Amino acid sequence: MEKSSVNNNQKVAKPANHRATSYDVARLAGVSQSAVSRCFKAGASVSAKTRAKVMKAADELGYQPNAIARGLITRRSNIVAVITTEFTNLNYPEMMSHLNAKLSEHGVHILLFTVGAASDMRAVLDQIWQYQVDGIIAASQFSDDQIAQCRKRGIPLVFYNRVFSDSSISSVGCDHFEGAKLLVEHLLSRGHKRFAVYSGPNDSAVAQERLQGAVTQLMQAGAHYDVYQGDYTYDSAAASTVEMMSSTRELPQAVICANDIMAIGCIDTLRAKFGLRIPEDLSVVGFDGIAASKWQAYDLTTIVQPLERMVEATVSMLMERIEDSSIPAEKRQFGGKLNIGLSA
Amino acid sequence: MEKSSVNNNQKVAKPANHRATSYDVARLAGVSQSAVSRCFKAGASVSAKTRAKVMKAADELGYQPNAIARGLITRRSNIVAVITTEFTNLNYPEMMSHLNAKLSEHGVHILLFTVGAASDMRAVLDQIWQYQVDGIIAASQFSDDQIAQCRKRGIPLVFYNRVFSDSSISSVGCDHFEGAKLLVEHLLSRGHKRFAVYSGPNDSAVAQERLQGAVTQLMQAGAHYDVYQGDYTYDSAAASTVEMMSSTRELPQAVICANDIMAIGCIDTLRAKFGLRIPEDLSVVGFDGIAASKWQAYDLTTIVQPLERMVEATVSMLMERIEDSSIPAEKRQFGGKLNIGLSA
DNA sequence: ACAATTATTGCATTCGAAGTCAAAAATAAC
DNA sequence: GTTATTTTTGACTTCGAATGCAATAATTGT
Repeated sequence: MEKSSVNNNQKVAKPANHRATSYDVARLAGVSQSAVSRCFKAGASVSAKTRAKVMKAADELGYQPNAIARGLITRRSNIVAVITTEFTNLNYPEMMSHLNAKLSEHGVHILLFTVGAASDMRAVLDQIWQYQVDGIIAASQFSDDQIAQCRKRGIPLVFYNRVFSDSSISSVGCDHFEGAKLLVEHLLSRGHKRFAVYSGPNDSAVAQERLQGAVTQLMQAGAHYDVYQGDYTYDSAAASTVEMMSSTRELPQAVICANDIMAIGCIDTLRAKFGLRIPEDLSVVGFDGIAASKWQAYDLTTIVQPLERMVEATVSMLMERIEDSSIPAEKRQFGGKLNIGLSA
Repeated sequence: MEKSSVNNNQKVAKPANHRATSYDVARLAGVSQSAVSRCFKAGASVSAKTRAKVMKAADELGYQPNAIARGLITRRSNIVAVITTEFTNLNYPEMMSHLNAKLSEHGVHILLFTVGAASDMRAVLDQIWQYQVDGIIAASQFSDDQIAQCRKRGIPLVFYNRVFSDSSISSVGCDHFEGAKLLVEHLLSRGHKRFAVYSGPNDSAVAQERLQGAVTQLMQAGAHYDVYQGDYTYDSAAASTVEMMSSTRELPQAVICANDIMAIGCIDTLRAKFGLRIPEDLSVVGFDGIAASKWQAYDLTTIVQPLERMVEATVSMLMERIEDSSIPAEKRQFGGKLNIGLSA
């Protein structure tokens, strides 16, 4: 049985930094490729002797199974897409760190996407489809159509800190409405009667919930309030503060900001531009509980979001749905903790 | 020509949410799989007619090429690993956003890893090998051994804001030494004679460079200074400040902090605990140019790192080395911009 | 119209690990 | 020692896209 000739011999010289494959390990260990594969799979049937030989060879060659090839056959990439926006208020590094830690426990990795303009979203999703991610964690807005696409493709999707009325969408969040009410209650208990509310962006459902919570409680108490439109930024709060102070209306006794950054912008401006003291002249409250909220210059009264719990819930919800796609949608909402600082 | 029977017909029912493959598209368009593949590759030879048919079919099926399968054959995953630490000073969201944007231009995606303890690093690298990343961007410390592993595997590695004496390692950074000197020069020009230096962690080469830069310039000017050991955190700066203020030594006229967060901690403590005014009673400078450094409460004099430029350099250096692995290592260092605020 | 080019196309193979299945080896049962 | 049972093992196929190569079609020149 004569073999042709060229190119057909077993021992082809490998290029210098060829990554070792399971075949290389198999050859060195004197076993089949299947055996190598089984050694790297928990609970597979391999004898101790074989395992030892394989592990030794693998070690020698610095072999690590190729996750790409594995993903192709198992149809599991062990990758989830995480979509964030450029302007996230929350403690981004901490959140990512927790996310990573929790996902690692499931052997899952993060493919990170940051969307700026809404137009990017389409491109980002196209990329996500290509990478066969097992699931998506979104801390960004989705259109109905985009959510439908995920469903059609059978890719589990969990929103982080986004609010949807549609109950067929899974999400983890903080009770912004209730949190805002808590803040207002606290301010009312201090005897304040006139308020200013610095709202977040109109297109943010979270911001709207916070606004509604505050307004609901204020109206119920029959308190007077003015709303200033903002967009979560320091500068927008600074601008609102200037506007507020230069209006002819009677000064409010407390300012309710859509987030901590705005509260900080407000406090800075009140102090620097108008020489006011916080909380003697004016109380200011924020929302989120970012690291800076605890700095002595501010010591904000705010609602602290339970970051770690929320991340944990997000991950476990997503993983459950990856394991079993028939699990129905679920919304989990955590109560924020009212943290009373010196700002109100 | 009678076909056997079961299971052998061309049109097997696909499971409900089966992701369309190039074969599905080929069948629908009435062409070969190769043709479909070529339609998704720039510069491949396909007639306009075929392309139109294929695109129509692809659209209909919502087909996107499977990046996993592609990666297997092309040996390019178009994924780079980005390794960060939990405690990054810099504007994390902005940095990630820029990174993402720049890498996207090359069609490359980010697999994100966050390392906490140094022990994690081994596990992280193992994961990285498995995913056949095209390159690594590291904003974390590596041991010599780990760097060697990357080299052996032929995976380009670029450090972001890490300093190595070894010239065979590529890195992008800011000139911390020179930056610190600039800060000191500025303080000297204001007539200050006695200084305190709040250092960063001992195991951070960046912190050491900043310290050396400051000390070098201070010694050259024959100025008096005390060093307080810190670790980049607000709390460590607060503690150092208490220690400094309660010592029997003569008060310094300026405090040089290893980063902005520490400068903020220092200022807050000086004001709140000791009733001092900045800069009238004491000047304070930071380093980095984080968002909070511009807040009115602080308005720090600091060295602003050119984030976008640095990210751009990192990406282009990495991509060059991915395209051509023979390009030698390179170090790029950007000068930081001295931003004079009201804090000094 | 016919040969000589050039542009398209499809077939068959490849990438690396995992799973199926039947053969082989080890163990247990008698 | 022989048969029945369980455990290990390797040959072969699969996942989905890309590519070398040969076959085919379209274009050009004469």
